[in-house]
Amino acid sequence: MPFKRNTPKPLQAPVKKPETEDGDEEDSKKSSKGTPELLRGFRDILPEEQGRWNLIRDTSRALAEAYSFDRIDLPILERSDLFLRSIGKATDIVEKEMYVFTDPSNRSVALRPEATASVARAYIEHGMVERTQPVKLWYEGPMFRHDRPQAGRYRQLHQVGFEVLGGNESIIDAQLILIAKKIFEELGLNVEVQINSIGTPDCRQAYLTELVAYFRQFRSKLSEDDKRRLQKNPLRLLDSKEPETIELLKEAPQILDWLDEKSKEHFMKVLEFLDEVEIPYVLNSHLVRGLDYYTHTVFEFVLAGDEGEKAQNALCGGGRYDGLIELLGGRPTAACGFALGIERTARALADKGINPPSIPVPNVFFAQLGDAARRVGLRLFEEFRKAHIPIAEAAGKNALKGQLEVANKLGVQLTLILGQKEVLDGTIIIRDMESGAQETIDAKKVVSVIERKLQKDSGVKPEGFSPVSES
RNA sequence: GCGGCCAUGGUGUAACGGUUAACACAGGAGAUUGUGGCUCUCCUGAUCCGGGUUCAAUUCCCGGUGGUCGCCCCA
Repeated sequence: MPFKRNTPKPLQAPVKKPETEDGDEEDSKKSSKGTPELLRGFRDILPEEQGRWNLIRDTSRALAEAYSFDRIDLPILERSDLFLRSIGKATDIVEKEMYVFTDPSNRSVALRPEATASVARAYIEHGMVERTQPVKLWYEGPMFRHDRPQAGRYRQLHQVGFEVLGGNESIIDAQLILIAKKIFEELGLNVEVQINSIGTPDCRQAYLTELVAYFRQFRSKLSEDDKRRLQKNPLRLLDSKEPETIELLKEAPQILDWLDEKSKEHFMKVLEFLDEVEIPYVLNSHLVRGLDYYTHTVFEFVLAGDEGEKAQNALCGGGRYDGLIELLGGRPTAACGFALGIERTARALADKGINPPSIPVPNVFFAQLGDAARRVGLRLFEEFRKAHIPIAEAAGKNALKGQLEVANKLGVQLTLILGQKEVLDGTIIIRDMESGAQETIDAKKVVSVIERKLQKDSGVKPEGFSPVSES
């Protein structure tokens, strides 16, 4: 079992195996079968999907660069303490979904369930207060949550995130929303922006007292889940799906009424800025977020229309977290950010039939016959690479027929054919795959000839592109 | 974490409890020497795992695992 590499056990007759705990049993089952399987909730992102992933990543990067966000890469493993303190002990994410374990040096560590806490930690740890404020950062990478998997929900999920630290201006919130909206627009996805404000911890507390008092009157009407929420996380009552609760919410106190003047002003200005750039939004007074550190503006992007009816429809979520850095021991620092779920966004793209190729589609195929031709081929590939012309081949296939089949399947325009004879003559054959016409040319000129042929065909479309004035 | 549905080659499907588990696609080899698209031939390849019922289990039952949907929660 090559995948099971335990430290060598002392050579002793294994004491007859007692009934093992289920963990071990499971292991031996799997290994006796000989094929290790994917862990539940984890998946491979196969080549077929890479096009969409690249599109999402490239689009995010382009927006990040356009708005001068600096890239930051953060570790996947952090002290578990970081998340306990930031996300909140009582949240599900921390309470039951975190991959926590003790590392070999006996520290409690956790696979990160999200990255904002790490960004805040890095901001403090590297003295980013000393940089020009605000500090604008973006990241991309895997997060881990031990939740029950279903469509659009995985135990390893990937997020792209944007964070602005060291600024409390409303314009920052608005700009972040604008950027997220633009990412989806560029991707061709129609999303709805939902927005709310949950104010400062103080006014939220006052509101919560009121909300709890209100719902206590109707306690008997509440479902078990909602009774639990009332007790543990009353804010969650706001996005309950229970019809009874939804009914009761109509008369319930509204958080916006409980915001203090400053919070109200902040929020109003965010909305004004959004109006300014004509970003439509939906005020959703029931929108709350699951992480404790949020303050003031919170927002979420859901697929518009019917698509939005599905579960796991939120593609992106974010908000302001003015208290987080102080909470983690830094100076009081206002901050705001969002995270976009790559899996869910990729799924939305797939549903719309958007599936770009993962690598540039080659227009040229190289077919070879014999070892001499293979050797020339090695050099030829380098020449094409330098000329930025992607080229395909079917290494390992010998018969020309088989190679042409592959070329045909790939849909290339031109195939280069190089056999013994051509190698000796210093020539190479160019076959036009559509017409079947072939010509034999000087092998030294092959790159420039191909370059010209490709331009003739594709140069018609893009305007303002003059293929002639090249060299 | 709770509940519903589901599980057959790489993919999509088939198989009254009873021969050698079928078909399509994909993949591989070939149809006279170094030429693709159409066609034809052949080949590779599967009952998720573990128990139970039965003379006999892909089929029925239980458990596990995994997927999916809803809840919880969230991206």
